[in-house]
Amino acid sequence: MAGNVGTPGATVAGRVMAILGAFDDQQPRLPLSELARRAGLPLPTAHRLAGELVRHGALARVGGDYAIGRRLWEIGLLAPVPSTLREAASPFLNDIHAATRATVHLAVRDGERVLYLERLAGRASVPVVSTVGSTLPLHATGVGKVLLAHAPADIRRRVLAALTRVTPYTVTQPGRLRAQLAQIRLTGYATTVEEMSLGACSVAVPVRREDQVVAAIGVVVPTLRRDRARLTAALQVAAQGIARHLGA
Amino acid sequence: MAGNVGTPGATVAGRVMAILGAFDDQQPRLPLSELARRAGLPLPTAHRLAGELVRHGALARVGGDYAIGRRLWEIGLLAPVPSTLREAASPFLNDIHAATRATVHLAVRDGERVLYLERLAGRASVPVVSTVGSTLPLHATGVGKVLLAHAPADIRRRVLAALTRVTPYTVTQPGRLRAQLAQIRLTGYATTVEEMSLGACSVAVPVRREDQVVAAIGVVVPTLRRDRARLTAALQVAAQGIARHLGA
DNA sequence: CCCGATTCTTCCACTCAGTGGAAGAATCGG
DNA sequence: CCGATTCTTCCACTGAGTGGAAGAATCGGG
Repeated sequence: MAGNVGTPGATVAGRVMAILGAFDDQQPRLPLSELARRAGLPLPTAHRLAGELVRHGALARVGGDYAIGRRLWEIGLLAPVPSTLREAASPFLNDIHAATRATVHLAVRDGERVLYLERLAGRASVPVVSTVGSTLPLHATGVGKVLLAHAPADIRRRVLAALTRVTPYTVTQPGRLRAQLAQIRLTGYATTVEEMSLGACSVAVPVRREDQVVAAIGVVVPTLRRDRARLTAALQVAAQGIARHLGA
Repeated sequence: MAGNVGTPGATVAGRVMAILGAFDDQQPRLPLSELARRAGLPLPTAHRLAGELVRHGALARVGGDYAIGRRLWEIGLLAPVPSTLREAASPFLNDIHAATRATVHLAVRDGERVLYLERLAGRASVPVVSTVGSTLPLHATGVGKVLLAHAPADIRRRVLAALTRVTPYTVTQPGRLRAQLAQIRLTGYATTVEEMSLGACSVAVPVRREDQVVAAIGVVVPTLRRDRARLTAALQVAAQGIARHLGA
């Protein structure tokens, strides 16, 4: 007389919530055994449900551990807590800053604007208009273009329909910007040349978490400096490091 | 020969994700029929599952509609998107600003600091140190105290263990601050008197969503003005309005 | 390199949690 | 007031879910 039976009265939805609720600020990633313990589920049950949630994108596998997956981030009302992102990014931004002496930015998309979360001022007196906490149009800055390139289609549509001119070099033709965005998605980095303020160029790359672009980092340099390749490489290394530290 | 049978091959976890995934930026709240349609589920099934998710706090009922519930917000890695909050708050902040002519703030907790999301400068020349995007200690400002009072226990513990002095009036005794926080939870508002900068007083109240404190709004006035009761009342009305607009 | 401890994964007999058509209740709008 | 629409409850039926046990992989010390 073997054969097991589901605990009477318990629902699958409840067990799913128990698993999602097992994660918190302190423990963004858990091994299966810990996950099962926290959720109060037998190990095989936790294993099967967690696997199913991974298949649905609600959880992600990180090495041997489980973490909150991108599917939950896609629900528009949820976003990475700023401090998590900032903490993960801080050392990498400092590295870039030390290596390039340029102005370094960490930014996220906030609706149809770029929101600057962090800013390390560079040596050179480049005219930079961004300040921490302020927002700028998505289409005229490096980090903005990166975020726009990976924004949902309807956001992109709305932004492209209202391109304001900031400098004579701002891209205001929807077709041209659309081509640039495609290029950005392809090459993995964005550049601007005096599109936001005269005398300043920028290079920016996305920070991904679970294949989802959650932020962008970029540098602003005087128009004269043109070591784009080196800057881009440094930024991409940093972006990967940040992603790793975000626990994904 | 009646009797229904669950669609073969489908899992409950998948249906749960279909329901959660039905919500997005544009549609933070949905009636049952729309929810069922988007999730691709028969109406009774959607009804039962949604009800279960509400019981588990993953969804919330807003009037007749369903919305993402607080349980998901409690998972430390998820937070309200800043723009949603800002958009919901904007008209109310303007009202308060017009009515009081004081400096008005919208802030959220970012780790162990207050992060200012919005700031409407007041008429009077009050010494206010906050700027949009900057962070300040939680224990020395009105909005900070509100957010601290409703922060998780471990955040509270850590902040209370490191109270730095800013002015001679800053509360730096953990016992005294703890008593103030209890009072704030009880009365629903916080006040400071020259604890962050000499010459400035503040009143602040929490903004709740689903019984969860997600932000705080407050005003800063010269120490002379003492119409606290009126300010508090105006703030509380605004906080409720914001919460309503957040779709909760 | 081997072997015991630990953690993860698969298997599967058994059954109760889940299903969804249909019918009834509530709500809306004219 | 009454028809249309949306929401909720009911319930006969069964396959999705369960979890102990056993096997596989991984780790760490000697």
